[in-house]
Amino acid sequence: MSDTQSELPDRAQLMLRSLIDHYVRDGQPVGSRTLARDAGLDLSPATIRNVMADLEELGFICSPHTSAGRVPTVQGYRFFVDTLLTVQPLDSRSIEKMRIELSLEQTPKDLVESASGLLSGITHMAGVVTLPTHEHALFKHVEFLALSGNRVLAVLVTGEDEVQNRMLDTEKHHSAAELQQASNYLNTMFAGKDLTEVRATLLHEMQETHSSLNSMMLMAMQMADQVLESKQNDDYVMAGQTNLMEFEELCDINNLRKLFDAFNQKRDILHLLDQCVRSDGIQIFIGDESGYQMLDECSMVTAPYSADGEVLGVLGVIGPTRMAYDRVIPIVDATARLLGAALNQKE
Amino acid sequence: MSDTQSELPDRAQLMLRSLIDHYVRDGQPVGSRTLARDAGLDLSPATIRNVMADLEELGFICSPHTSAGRVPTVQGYRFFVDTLLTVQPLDSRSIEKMRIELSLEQTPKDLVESASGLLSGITHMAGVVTLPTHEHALFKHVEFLALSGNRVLAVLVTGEDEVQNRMLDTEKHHSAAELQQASNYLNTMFAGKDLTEVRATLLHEMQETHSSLNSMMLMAMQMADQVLESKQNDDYVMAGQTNLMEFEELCDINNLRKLFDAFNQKRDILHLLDQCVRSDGIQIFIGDESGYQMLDECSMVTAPYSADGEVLGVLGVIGPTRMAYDRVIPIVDATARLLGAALNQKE
DNA sequence: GCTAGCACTCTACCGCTTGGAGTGCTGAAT
DNA sequence: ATTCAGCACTCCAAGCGGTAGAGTGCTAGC
Repeated sequence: MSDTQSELPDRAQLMLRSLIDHYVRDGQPVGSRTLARDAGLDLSPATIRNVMADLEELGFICSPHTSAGRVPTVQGYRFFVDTLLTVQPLDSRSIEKMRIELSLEQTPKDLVESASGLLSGITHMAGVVTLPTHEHALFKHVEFLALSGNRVLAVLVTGEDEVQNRMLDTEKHHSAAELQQASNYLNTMFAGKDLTEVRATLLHEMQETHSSLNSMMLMAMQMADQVLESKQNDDYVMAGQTNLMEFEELCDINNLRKLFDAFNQKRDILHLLDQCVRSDGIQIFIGDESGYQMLDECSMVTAPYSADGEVLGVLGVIGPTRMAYDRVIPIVDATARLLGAALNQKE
Repeated sequence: MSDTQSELPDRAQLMLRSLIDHYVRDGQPVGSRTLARDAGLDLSPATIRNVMADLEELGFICSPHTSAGRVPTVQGYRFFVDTLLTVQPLDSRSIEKMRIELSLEQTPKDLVESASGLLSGITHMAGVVTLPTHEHALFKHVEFLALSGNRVLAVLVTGEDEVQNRMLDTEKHHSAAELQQASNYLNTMFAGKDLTEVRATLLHEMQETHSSLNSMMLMAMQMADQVLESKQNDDYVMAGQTNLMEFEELCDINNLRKLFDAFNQKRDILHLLDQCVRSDGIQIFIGDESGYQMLDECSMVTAPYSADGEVLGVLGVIGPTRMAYDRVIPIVDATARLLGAALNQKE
């Protein structure tokens, strides 16, 4: 009342924060008595109750039944996360530990696995990391091998010694010599160039000088194009799924089934993660904000990770809505930075 | 009593079978009344009870508490499976359906995934299929590519156009020409040979003529050897894990967690599957027979699959101990045959 | 050897009570 | 105007007793 109508009084904010703290800690609805004792404000339970009634009217908290304490709603968490949260930065000891852990890994794939392991290990929830996109990797080398029939194996090596195999069905059979010639052409022409650039050039050339090129070169381009158009950011690594079974609020068998099905399917989770790659910085979905039913009881905290200024992927943590956001956010943030740095170093 | 002491009277056998039938169907302990009604024997519940007491003494059944019906024990299932079971062969319509489903897949990997999908789909339990070993594949082609530093990428193509990549750390840097020479040597020397044979020859040569070979050839061999020694049968594809959540007897959260952790870890499950690859034919682990705690409440029905007379891997079904073995066994058997046939065809 | 009958046991379920936790409201004190 | 003590009220969780039902083991008679 001392404030304008639109702003929540300090007292109420403090109480909301304290309530969420409590609820996150022990999962029980929080009553006025508890809050009066621990919120720091020197008020009687009765007064607390009045303020709680206000908070309830605003939709930030609710009680599961008449004579239970209060529980934060999704909007409550949202307000908390958006305006009340003070993240305590991770202590440098833990960060150093994580850095060392990551520094042991060699390939990007190993790094990603290690990172998701770290996320789940530290938070005791599920960690997820998308594989880094190759979009801005450098073209290094391509090799074509003749297989049986009209099939050709293309092996593409990119800047960081990432290797991709790809099976191609071509219209006619190509001899080893033809294929050698094709790869030579591509290798001399594009070595060291950016992959997207390579692809654009190829497409452009194919349209411009379509007829003037001999068929082998055309084929080489088609094959290279096929290699390049290949999936990116279409897979992730997950760790600690079973940690989620420890939370009673998720332990409903129906819920668990939907959740684990989604993890296996990957499609929906990927779609969600994809949204996070665009917005830079930490992104948080609380409860049904994600729009996916299987995550209704869950929250997800994500951050994109990048090396060399380019966003390569997203990582994050999936856990129950009742999650220590203030603890998880810096962990996710730090992991994203460290993974980015580690990927940078390996180049 | 009309039989020798060691043999179970027909009547008792019939009853055990009927009891298991019932219990598998509806998961409730079976009482003497039910059995009297449905076992086909024209006996009163009282008589049934006497026989049940015998069966209990033999350890084939037990009751969860004084006034509940009886439930089969592990030994009960074991006896049932070993001596009472009559599998009804799968009708040809379903088999044809499965064959068609499998015929759509191209690569061995896709086939294996499809097969595990079929297993889980038909049985409503979890299906598992190990990736086919390459042990007896034919050496077709090997290619070495120089990466940064002393690292070399080896690409091995085997008989069925299976491709394997392998990163090698060598002692010194090798030029593209050197590598080309090495691969040429190996390709002309071994093309079309059996991989194990290739490996044996290589090892032998390396010991015999160690010093007389120039270092490049030695390196070529080392690299080839590294490629060849690579893992085999060390991975599997699983489908329908979440189906297991539908069985109340597995739904204990602790149990589920152990189970899913094991599925993720893969190590223990692989070890178990490995035992099944040796014994030919259907293999069944009931309850704690597996020796792994997480499978105490589960059974596993497996069969090796083979093409061209060579065993390539194992597939199977994991479900609750209370499982319709007579239905599952022919399904696993048929799937193994079909997968073998499909792999054969793709060569 | 089979079975009807009986006493017994155990569980699952229902309704009841009780204690505790927490609420909302009111009226007095500051 | 706030704050707060007090009070009546609500609701859940847990415990308790009683009952119905299912199933057993045993015994005695056919």
